[in-house]
Amino acid sequence: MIRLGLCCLFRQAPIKFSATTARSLLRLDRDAQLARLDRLCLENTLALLAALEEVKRLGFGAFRVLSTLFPLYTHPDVGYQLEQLPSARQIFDILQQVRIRKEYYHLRLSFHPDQFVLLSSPRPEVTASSIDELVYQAKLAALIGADVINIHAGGVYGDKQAALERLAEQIEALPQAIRNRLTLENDDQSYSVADLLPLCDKLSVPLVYDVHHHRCNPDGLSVAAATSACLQSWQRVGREAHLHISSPKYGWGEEPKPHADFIDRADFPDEWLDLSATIDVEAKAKEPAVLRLKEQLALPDWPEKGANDG
DNA sequence: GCATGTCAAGTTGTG
DNA sequence: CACAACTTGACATGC
Repeated sequence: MIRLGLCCLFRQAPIKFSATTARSLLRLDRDAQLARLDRLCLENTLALLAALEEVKRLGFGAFRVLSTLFPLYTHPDVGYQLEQLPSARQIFDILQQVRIRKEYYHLRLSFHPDQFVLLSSPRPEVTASSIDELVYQAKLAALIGADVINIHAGGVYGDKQAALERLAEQIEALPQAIRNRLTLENDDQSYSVADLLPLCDKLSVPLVYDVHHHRCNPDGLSVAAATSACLQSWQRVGREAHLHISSPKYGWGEEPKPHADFIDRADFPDEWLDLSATIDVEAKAKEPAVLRLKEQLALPDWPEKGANDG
């Protein structure tokens, strides 16, 4: 059975995640900074709990948590630890409720660190800040029971093999909490499925297969072959596979990379119809897009009847 | 209220 | 050289 996943935000439900800027925080003294961050973190944690309810209500099976749930957490000047916040106890309580709901509804939670998280960079300061960010996301993932932290391989820096070797070294040295959640996704310009497979095989890193990126950045593998490689990489670690679907905003012409509001049914691979896997729907229209795809594929509400037993 | 400029971070390709 | 693209526009400010 396929479970569809919503990514990060809601367009219809009144569920909002709030942010702030470092610049505005820097005009405040530390106590005032922490007070404002406290309010944002508390609101966002409550919004995450509401998000799970809505995801379940809509019959979806997965939710991608936005990286900025705790705004500016790893920022060099205004960063903080949850324990420093006045409402820390309440925030941890709510996070635990998120985990309990997630288990009760059989939902799957994931993270997708943004483009600044690069383990292949030759610049040590880039790698160091990336690992800081991964430590933060892994801590949060452990608290709410998210099993996936999915990143791209990053830049090429003029030598793809050398970059892949740096990536492999960094992955091997990661703390367990990150290592056992880390996944690699093929991207739309540099690293294809074929590029990533040797590393995924060698280090038992699951491959998140993005078919839109694959179509933008082909590698000679068919969709069927890439799907099969993805499934195998997850089977090896005994976990449910994870894939991404999106459609091009302007069609498959000159500019296929930007994402459309909805998924074109024709872009959904036939090879995926019988999968038991999580498929994140990367569509600007958010819930309506996931709902439309769910209807077009005639998928039942998640969890399927019987999945809740035990 | 609403329009507009700005926002922590890296890398790549395009116009 | 500026800017968009990337999993996601939203915040802060000034009128």
